[in-house]
Amino acid sequence: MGYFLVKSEPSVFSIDDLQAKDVEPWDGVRNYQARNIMRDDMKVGDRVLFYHSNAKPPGVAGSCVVASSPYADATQFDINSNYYDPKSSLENPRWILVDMKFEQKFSRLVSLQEMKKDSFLTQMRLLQKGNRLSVMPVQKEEFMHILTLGYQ
DNA sequence: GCCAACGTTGGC
DNA sequence: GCCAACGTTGGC
Repeated sequence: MGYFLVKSEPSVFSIDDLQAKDVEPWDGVRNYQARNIMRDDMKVGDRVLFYHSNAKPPGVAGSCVVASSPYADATQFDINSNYYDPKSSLENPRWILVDMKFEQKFSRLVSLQEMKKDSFLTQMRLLQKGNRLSVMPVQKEEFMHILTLGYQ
């Protein structure tokens, strides 16, 4: 089983929005590294931390589960979408996603500030300087530690 | 609002 | 292939 973290701006799509939808395509990712992780590494049932970026405060708000195999992001073909990509084509789609299914909202936010101070989490990719990836793997031990913090 | 740290684009 | 210009991310 794989463990991951995805970022979303809560003003755009929050953990509460995912809870309301239950299952949602993780669309709008327009970074090749992030796409490759969804396409190549994520499997149905893998567990994912839901991180609120550009939030006050930023931090992990809950968890979700990979709920589909990879498939083409429909927004790349939608001329009215912010995520429209004129260089993509139906025959050879550039952007690939998976569905995410809501699992749980934490009883409290595990803030970025708190994670930075946590000696168990110093290796986390999320916490490395300058990291902007919106989809990334996390270690199982890190994942479980953050879950524990989220339910304190 | 600022700006560091990227990633992408396009001229050459 | 290089790299300057530009755009984006995301914490602060």
